[in-house]
Amino acid sequence: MGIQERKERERERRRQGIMLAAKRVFTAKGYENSTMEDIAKEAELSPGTLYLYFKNKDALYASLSLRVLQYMTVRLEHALEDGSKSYADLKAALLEAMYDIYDFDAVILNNMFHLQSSETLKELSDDILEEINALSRKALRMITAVFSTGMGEGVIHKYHPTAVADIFWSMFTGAVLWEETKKMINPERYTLRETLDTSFDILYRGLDIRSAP
Amino acid sequence: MGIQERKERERERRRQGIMLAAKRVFTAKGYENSTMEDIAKEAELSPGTLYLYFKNKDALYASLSLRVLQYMTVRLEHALEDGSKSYADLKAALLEAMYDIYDFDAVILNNMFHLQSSETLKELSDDILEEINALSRKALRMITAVFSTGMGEGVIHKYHPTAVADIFWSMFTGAVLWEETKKMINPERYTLRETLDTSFDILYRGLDIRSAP
Amino acid sequence: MGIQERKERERERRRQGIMLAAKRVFTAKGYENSTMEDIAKEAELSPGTLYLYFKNKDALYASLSLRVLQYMTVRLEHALEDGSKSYADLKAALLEAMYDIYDFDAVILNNMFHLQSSETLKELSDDILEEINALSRKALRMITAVFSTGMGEGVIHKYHPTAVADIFWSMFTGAVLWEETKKMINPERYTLRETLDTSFDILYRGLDIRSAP
Amino acid sequence: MGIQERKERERERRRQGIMLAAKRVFTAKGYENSTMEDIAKEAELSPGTLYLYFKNKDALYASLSLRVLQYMTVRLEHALEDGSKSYADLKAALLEAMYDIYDFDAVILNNMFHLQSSETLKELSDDILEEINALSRKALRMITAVFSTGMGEGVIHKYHPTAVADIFWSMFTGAVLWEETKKMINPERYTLRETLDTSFDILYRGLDIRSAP
DNA sequence: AATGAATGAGAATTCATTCAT
DNA sequence: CATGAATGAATTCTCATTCAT
Repeated sequence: MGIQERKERERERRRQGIMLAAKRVFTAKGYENSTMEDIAKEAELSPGTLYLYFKNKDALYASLSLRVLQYMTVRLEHALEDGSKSYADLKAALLEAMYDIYDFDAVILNNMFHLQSSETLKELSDDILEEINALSRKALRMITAVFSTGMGEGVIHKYHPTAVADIFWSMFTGAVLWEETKKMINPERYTLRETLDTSFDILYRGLDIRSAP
Repeated sequence: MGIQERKERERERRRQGIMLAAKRVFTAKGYENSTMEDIAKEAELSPGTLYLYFKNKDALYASLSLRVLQYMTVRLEHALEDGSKSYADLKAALLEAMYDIYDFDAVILNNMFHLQSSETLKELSDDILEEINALSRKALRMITAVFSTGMGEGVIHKYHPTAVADIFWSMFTGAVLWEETKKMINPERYTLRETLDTSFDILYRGLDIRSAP
Repeated sequence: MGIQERKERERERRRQGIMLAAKRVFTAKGYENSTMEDIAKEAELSPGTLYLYFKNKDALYASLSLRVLQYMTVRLEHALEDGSKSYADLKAALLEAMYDIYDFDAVILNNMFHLQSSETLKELSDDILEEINALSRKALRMITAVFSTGMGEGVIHKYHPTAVADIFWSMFTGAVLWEETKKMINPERYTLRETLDTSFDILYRGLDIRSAP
Repeated sequence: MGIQERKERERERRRQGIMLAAKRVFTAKGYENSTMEDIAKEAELSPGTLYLYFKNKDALYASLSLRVLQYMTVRLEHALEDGSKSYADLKAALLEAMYDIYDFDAVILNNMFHLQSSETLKELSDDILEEINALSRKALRMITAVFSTGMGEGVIHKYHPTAVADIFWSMFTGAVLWEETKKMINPERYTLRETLDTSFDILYRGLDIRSAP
């Protein structure tokens, strides 16, 4: 029985190894320009082996998205779990969580919408698809809760909380994306932290009940 | 020379025709899934002809990005040109301009970072690349000026004006992107205008000097 | 308009060229062991070109089957068309036709049932499939008519005419197949004509009303 | 040595198990569409194990052909062994034997000529090849003997007895094959027995000395 | 200038076979 | 003996690009 477990663990290890290799390659070249052979080489495996762990290239990509989403929900859960936290604490915790999530896998996060192509979606197993959707919804629900709390406390303006969560999320991905773009043109400076800080500073301020009418 | 000119005009006309066809195809299928033959068919030309007007597929795509950027700078110029406008007027004009830009070509706008892939960039002629960069900088400079004006008037907080412009831009693209994503999952509701309105409402409020410290 | 026609003719010419090359390769190696590259090489074309004329490998194969069937029906039509022929004449003409058909393309005829694999069938366009079926039925109907005539004249036993046609056809393909097998083992002797002569001699005799009860 | 024997027996047992699994898979999917893994799964073994019993996929297939041929020769031997039987008895016994053989393994019987591909033959060990040939010849010799007897008795026409045996065999395989084809197009009706009955009825009648000249 | 047939360099994927455990 | 993970060659098919007409 120990054997069974060890095998299982090794299998998972290898799966992770492939995913990390894939992440590096996708990050460097983008999805379409990355070949399965590139990824195999990066993982120091043969191309055929990849298919023992992932049904096809899209499934491999989807699993990376899943990985970010899983990390994100866990991280958010951890940050926001204490139901008794005040909005002031929650909004700070939320920010910290977003930084971590960005560090975890910025690129996949951005390109997650590769999955949107309906061609791609069709090929994915329903399980994966369902899980991706479930995790997305869950993450968004948690972000929404933060702003609901703030509204409940009467410390922020009464927008539709889901809309605010959307905006929060848009701002985050927009900033990450834009940072990548700027990095391409001008690789040396790396200022996402500052940009995000300022972004959310303005956002939080704009929401604040004490802000102008 | 009248003949020369007419020829030139006709050439430009055809170029535009190809670009519009390409835009339609890219919009419908995405960059990688669009073939040169698709575009040729849409333009009612033969594949070979496309190469008389564009060096290759990437150049065609880049020219579309250029087109959006050109529209964007022209539109912003027009909106913001009057140096004597107040921040209050400018910020309203800026918003109007962004809506127009979105309407002009949302999809290319979103996918502009397709060009980021360094593989792609390598193949582009320096001219095009330089022009893209120049236009981007110009557009950003104009947006920056709006917020500089606000700071000069003392009606908004003194962040770094370029950072605020970045954030403005991030928020815009983030919202557009996120809207596309939601559309995929839940195609019926289409609320970008409202989301953008709320986004910029909060942003402007957050910048407002009367907002909380 | 002459140009249009010439193009059409050349296209058809090339199509035929590919089909003949494919026939040679399939004959030498069998369907599964023949690669599209083999066929391209044999046709002195590049692999990509094959796909301009045939949707995929199966379609190419199917078109070869179609070709035999077309030849077969035309040849049978020609042999049996004169409605006033006696059974004696018809049965001789039928034999001659079968020899010609064998000469035209023995191997494809045998492997035609490659198409039976339901996997294969699914991928074929309905048009081709329908045509294959239609031609098969037509050929069999003509063969049936020969034996019906014989029964009408009262010169052969009253079996079910369709069954007799089936048997005639089975005997033919069985003989061709068996001949191929023997050729593999013992390549020098080539006796299909004689075997077929004897086969049909016995068959015709067995049908003859004057044969034993 | 009892151990030795038991081991030998067990080994043979497992070999048979693999062959039966392979037969089921080949029958369901055809040779090319069956993977070694399919067969391993059906045999409840791992792919590697198959190679402990069969040199490669072709050898496994060949061993199945051998199995049919072995059954065929044994069955024919049993049916025809009594040297004193009359042609009338022999021809009836032959028919019965053929039905049994068909029941034993119709599909492999039909596809036996898969082995003909010279590519395939090259890979087979000489032993197997020789045995296949020897069994084929033996079976054919026995069939030939039946018709020789008939000619000796003066009850059937004096064709070349080997040729008649060939025809008998061709008719059998042709009918089986054609039946399969018809089954594909029109799966419900299944009439091989009747077709074979009629076929051989006509054949025997055609051979009969009392038939027309 | 325009055409569009032809090219051929890949890309994803499969699967018979091997070999360390 | 048995396993089954890993291999990597081979195959089908696509599509950006070229070039003779």
